[in-house]
Amino acid sequence: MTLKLDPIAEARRHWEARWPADPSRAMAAVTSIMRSQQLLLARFDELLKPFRLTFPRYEALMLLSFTREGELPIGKMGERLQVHRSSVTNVVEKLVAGGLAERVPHPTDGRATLVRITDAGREAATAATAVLNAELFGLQALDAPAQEGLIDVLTTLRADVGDFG
Amino acid sequence: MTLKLDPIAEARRHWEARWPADPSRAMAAVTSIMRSQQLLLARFDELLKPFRLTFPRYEALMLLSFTREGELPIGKMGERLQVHRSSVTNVVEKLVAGGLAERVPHPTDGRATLVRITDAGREAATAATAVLNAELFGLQALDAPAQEGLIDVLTTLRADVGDFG
DNA sequence: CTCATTTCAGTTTGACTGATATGC
DNA sequence: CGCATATCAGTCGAACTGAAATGA
Repeated sequence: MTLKLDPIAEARRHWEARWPADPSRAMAAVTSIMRSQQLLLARFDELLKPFRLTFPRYEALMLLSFTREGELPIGKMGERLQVHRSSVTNVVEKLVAGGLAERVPHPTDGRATLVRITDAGREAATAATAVLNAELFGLQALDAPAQEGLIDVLTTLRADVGDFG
Repeated sequence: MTLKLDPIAEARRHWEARWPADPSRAMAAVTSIMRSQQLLLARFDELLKPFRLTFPRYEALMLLSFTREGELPIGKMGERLQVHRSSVTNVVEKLVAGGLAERVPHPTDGRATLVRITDAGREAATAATAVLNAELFGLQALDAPAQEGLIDVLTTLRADVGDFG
């Protein structure tokens, strides 16, 4: 019965009372992003739990599934996923433990390890994607133009912060 | 010299090659949010480091600074910050260790602990906000309408996922 | 030899659960 | 008594750093 107020709108009111115009808007935008991420992540982890996956593991698995041969060296995965190599080592260990991927020696470079998705990994990737898909990845409330607009705005943001370009 | 490609646009191309229309858009929107959050958080932590603050600690500190008396019980902070009480206990411990806040007994409720911002805490909050402000909280690239649009879209998203309402 | 690749050990941070002490 | 509040101990996941091993 108690309609919860939007905590971000509430916080924005506090900011406005305390600091002049601009910062409150930027702060509201930032906390909106932070909070949305948190909510999506929680939802995803819940949906992925039956597959023994977390979102980072799901991302790694999808990355592998997209490659021609279903395999990539650790370093390449780190680049694509934008995390440190040792973090990839860690994530891969979990995938391997779950039978979703395997380590195979690089055929020509003895230093490198290739991570290869297994059949079970492909099945899990497909099934998990179907589940996430059924909720449109948590974005049911947004129509296509809204989603595209969101992508555009965040692309501008990311470019500016130095994500690419 | 190597103009980096946008990793999210790249991933979207992979998705489109592999799955029909819709999921790639939603997936791109989701990963845009995830990645933006990650970038903003990294930037903030960097800017806040001189103050011995992290973003969660900064949020807690600002929350205290907004209250009339500069104090709140732990449970209330958890509600506002939307995290578990024991997480608040933890964050508060860091603030207290840095002299930015202090625990004081609740005057009438012997169970409750009030967390009160100190003078040093207020100074840190003001100084840190000035620094974040100088970068418009990392949103320099977005003009006011873009920021408002972003807030709106994410408000719709959050409402749908159950953040409030 | 230098450089690249990965792993390993250890740290940090944030958030959680569940149990407990305390007081309303 | 039941309920609320906070802390504590322990866990987990993700990411990092820096050192070591191995090979190009």
